[in-house]
Amino acid sequence: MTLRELKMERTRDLIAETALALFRDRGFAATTVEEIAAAAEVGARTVYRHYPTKESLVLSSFANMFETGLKDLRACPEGTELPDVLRTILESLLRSHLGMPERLMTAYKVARDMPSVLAHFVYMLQIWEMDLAREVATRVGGRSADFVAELAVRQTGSVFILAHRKWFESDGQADLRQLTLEALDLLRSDAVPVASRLS
Amino acid sequence: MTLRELKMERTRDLIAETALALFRDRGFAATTVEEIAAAAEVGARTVYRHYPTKESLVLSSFANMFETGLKDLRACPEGTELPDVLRTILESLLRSHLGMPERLMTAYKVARDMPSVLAHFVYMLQIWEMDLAREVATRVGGRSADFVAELAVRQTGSVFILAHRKWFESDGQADLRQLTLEALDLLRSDAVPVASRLS
DNA sequence: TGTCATCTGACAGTCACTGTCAAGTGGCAG
DNA sequence: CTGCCACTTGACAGTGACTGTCAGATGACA
Repeated sequence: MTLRELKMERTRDLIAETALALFRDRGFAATTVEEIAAAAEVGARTVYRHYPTKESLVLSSFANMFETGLKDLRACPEGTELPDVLRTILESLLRSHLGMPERLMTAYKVARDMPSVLAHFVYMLQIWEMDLAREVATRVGGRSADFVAELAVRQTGSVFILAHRKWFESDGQADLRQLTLEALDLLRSDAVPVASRLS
Repeated sequence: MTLRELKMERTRDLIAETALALFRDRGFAATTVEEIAAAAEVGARTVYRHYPTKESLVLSSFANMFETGLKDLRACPEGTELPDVLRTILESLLRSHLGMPERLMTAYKVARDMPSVLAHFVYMLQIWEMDLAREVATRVGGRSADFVAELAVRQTGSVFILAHRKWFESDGQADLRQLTLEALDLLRSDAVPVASRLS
């Protein structure tokens, strides 16, 4: 990595971190991009060069987690059983999560109070699930492989989302792995009803 | 309904319809709110009085569908079996869908090309699923009722979303009911794998 | 050390969105 | 029928997110 790239990366990180701190202290809406730029000691235009929107300043905290999940999935050896492939996703997320819980917590809190941020977060999740499903589909044989893959990935995503929501509600005190296990076990145990066939 | 309310409702509808037509013809980004206001022969301020954001001009087309789904769910008699409750949701959506397929198709097309609109649509969906889950949870006994309810509703939502996506990809030619059935049958048939237990 | 590619900051401009207020219009009591 | 009240509307002004452009700065590399 060249010196130029290093500096850019550092500036990029500084901007997001500064923004997150300001959002936490003053609120998302009450913080202008110019204030962020001033606090990070860069020009306002530079903020937009690194982040397309104000929302993405919050969302970048999650991007890594999702990218890693996708990468870990791709690293699964070819013959791996599907349930193990799906488990890989959950474990990757849990691992990423242990990396930076405070920053994640702050990002969650900002997102919670700002529908536009939350909306883009959910959208990110959706895109991510579609990427995962495309990957998983190549490992499913037979017809309707795409349906099967998407349903499986969305189930896995649900486990992740529900566990995270509870974890967040506990203000980060609960054990995320435990919550994930609980949701997963329910799903594996037929406790969850499926809609009856349409008439 | 008084005359005043009638006029307001009519203005409201006219604005959304005008906006959707302009979005379809010129694109979402290339259409300004002032142009919409001019085309609908109202003041720009009036547009914002009825719709909080430009995006919501598109999303209002979906709002009815979701509201009806929730209402139909609440109308389920108390003793109804859970699988039948979930089926009610799917059938309600299918019914709403038969109501206005062209307008829905236009709205979908606009949303597809505009991430910010799509993001808010997915967000709407998320909120709707949470509302449904809260309702369903009251019909589930035992511990972890909330987890079970959310997982069940999200599964049902997945069926709806996947069927809709395929329907949309067929440019509205495919039979939505048939696609919904297909996704539902897959889910009911254990063809969809669940993640293995975490280590 | 000079040259080039790239990054940066300043400036100007567009447009989504909001608060405010006077004017218009329906609802309703007298 | 009429006048008063409540509510809806449109005009105006202002904020702030976001974009195109361009000259200047700075690292990469010969």
